Amino acid sequence: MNMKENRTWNHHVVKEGNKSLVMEMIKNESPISRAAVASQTGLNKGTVSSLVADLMDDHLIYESGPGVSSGGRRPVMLLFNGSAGHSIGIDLGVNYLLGILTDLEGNIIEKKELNFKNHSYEEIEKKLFEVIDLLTSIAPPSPHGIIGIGVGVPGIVDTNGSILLAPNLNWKNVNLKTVIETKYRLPVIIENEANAGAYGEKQFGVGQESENIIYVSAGIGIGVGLILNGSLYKGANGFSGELGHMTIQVDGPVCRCGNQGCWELYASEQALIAKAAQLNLPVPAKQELELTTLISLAENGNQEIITLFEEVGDLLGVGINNIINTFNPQQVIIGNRLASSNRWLEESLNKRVSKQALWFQQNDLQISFSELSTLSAALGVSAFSIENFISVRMQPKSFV
Amino acid sequence: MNMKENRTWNHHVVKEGNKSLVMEMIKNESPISRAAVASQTGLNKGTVSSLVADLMDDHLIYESGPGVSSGGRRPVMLLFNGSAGHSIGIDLGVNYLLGILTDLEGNIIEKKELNFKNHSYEEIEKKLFEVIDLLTSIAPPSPHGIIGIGVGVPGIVDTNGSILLAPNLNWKNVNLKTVIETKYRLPVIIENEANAGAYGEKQFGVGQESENIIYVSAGIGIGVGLILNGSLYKGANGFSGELGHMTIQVDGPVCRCGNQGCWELYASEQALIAKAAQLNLPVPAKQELELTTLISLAENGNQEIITLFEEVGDLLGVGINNIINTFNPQQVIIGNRLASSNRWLEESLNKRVSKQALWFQQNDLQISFSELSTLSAALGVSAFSIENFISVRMQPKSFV
DNA sequence: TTTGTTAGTCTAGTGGATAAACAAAGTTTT
DNA sequence: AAAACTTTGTTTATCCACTAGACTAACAAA
Repeated sequence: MNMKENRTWNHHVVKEGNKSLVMEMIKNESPISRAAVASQTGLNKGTVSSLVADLMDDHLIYESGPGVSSGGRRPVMLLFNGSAGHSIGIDLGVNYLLGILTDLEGNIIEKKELNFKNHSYEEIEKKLFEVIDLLTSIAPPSPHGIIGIGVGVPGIVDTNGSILLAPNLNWKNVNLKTVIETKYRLPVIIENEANAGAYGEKQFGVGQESENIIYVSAGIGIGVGLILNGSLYKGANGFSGELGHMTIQVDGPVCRCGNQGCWELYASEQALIAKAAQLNLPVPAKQELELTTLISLAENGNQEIITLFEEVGDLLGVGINNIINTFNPQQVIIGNRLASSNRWLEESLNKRVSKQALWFQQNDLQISFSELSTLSAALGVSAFSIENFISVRMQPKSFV
Repeated sequence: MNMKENRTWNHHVVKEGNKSLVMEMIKNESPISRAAVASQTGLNKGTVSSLVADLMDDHLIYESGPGVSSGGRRPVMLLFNGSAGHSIGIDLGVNYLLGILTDLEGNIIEKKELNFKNHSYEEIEKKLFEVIDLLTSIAPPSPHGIIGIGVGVPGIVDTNGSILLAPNLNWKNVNLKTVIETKYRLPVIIENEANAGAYGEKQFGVGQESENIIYVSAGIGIGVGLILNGSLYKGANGFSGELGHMTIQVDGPVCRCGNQGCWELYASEQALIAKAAQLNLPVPAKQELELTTLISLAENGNQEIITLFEEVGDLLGVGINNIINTFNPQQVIIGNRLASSNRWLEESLNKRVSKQALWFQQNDLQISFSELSTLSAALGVSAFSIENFISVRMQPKSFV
């Protein structure tokens, strides 16, 4: 909520804001007493008591036993009720589908993964429904049930949640949001995979402490999710973060996007495989060259391949330098499939950055590889639903 | 104001928010009646009346005569009182100092410009004080007097307003904010010149309709100011927008920043002059090669120079493509000294963008050259002070 | 005139925050 | 063990800003 919105300010807004404040405090600092919430937020004790009662009515929090006294009456500790509902998050990849069921704290209750190749939209939709049905049926009973479904997709999603373009899936103008909403009658969020990953890292991963995070999703291509001032930046139409197509070599080779010298031609899985294809590798003739193949070769100490990884790490660094100069972030997180090769990428990447990024940008700057690995996007979309669910619950009842 | 801030919500906040809303409405839609403000904001008529009374007490608005009736009682029209106070904005360049005195609507009352070369900090400080003294003495009497002083500088400014580094001025760690505040006892804002320019364009220039604006300040070097979701994005420490040092050619020449192939080596005034120096130009031997020289040559139809400008326009386009892919902005504005050469830059720039930027990014995208020309930075810092002044005035009296 | 419409003020009522008193349940001191 | 002190959490009275709607003012059209 922002003062520049043309929304009027009244008692409802005040209550909504304070309820959020209390909720946030309990979620982050739990277990915590009413008195501590009051003193830390600056709210009056009575106000906190009343808001806490509301939240308990709504099953979003609960009282655990008494805590330890600090010289007076023992406090009643409050905890966030992560099991008040569950959320479904789906990472729809180019050749896989990963679905998770999480509680409201992002704990994964169930995980279901499928692989496929060159499927039509209809086939993928069918698989998607199957996974959603499965996860729904597994969800433990809870006061709010399934609170929403989120899907991360490898493509361009506009601000209405419509998939404008997913080149690697061969999709155009697919309104998946409406399809799922109609079938399941639940709030649905469709989001670009990089944006989802960024949010996942911010909520549950290595980015929890930072307000300005750039998440580099390095897979077949490169997509980037931007967390600026604590919230996701999507641009005027939702198309921000297409940094895979940032020029890093003006006279470089032509990309399928029409541009020349795009970053992802140099520093993605695609780039790695293209380079490897030109080597004379000890790979069974008919086997397709894949990232996993290269990784196992590198693990076996194949120096040629290791050098290849290092080159890619260096060129990842070039783009990350540009990102640093652009955003002055606290944190850059490299995620998606290439993140698993961090041990060969990290050194050359860091060397490039420390050598060439502007010195003042390097203070307080953290460059990390994702630890959620392949789960960040699914966790991210799940988190969007959770965030949305909770924010609706903060409104006074007459509004809901 | 943001819900995530740990500020509690109470009556004061509500009033502050609604007062802002009413103020904004009157500023933007003036002349406007109380009734119209009420219906457009959704606030109750009584509330509007009371807030308007507050604003009038504070001289921020005033009643003009009655407006035209629409079939009933004639409305009393309200107007923003631009003359309630004045603001000083200074654009401190590498070899010039431009000071303006504006009213609260950004109308320029007085303008004072000085040129110098290779001055020491002390000399510049002296000139700065002279200009401030002059502008202060000229300011017409008003209820609030001079409401603040803003200075735009060609360098890195941290979030405290301290100038960390201004390479072309040869400054390091200069706390100009404290210096001016101590001398004048007024609110002082120090801001990077590109950020200031961006804000100037947003408030008074071609960017007034957009919420996501990227302002490219192309002078000796290139700096970029980012307006995202309606407000200036400064990054974790205030160092965002250093896009002049974005790599656009991995194996390009080494920049003084240590990096290779920086954008500003290809598409700035510096680049233009360096290229021109290699030509055999009809310029008096001892005369230094400057942008103005090149412009007059181009004006006289020197084809070599015109081609040079076109090349620079093309390379500006390369970086702007990267910007578009990164931010998905509604508007990209090219400002500062190179903006005045738009007639030779524009065509090649637009050609590069329309040919190579992703197609979906090009809908609703506007690329413009600044019309405020050299004034945008000074107007921008002036606007920062005004914004700040007004936002303080929105708070209930006990808070001020 | 009369009737209807719009502008702006005034009054009563409402929701939610605050301050301060109070009750409950401890610990510490004597 | 009694008394005194601390801390937690609830309750009550008060305050503040918004809303609804009555009311007054000022105009146009019939």
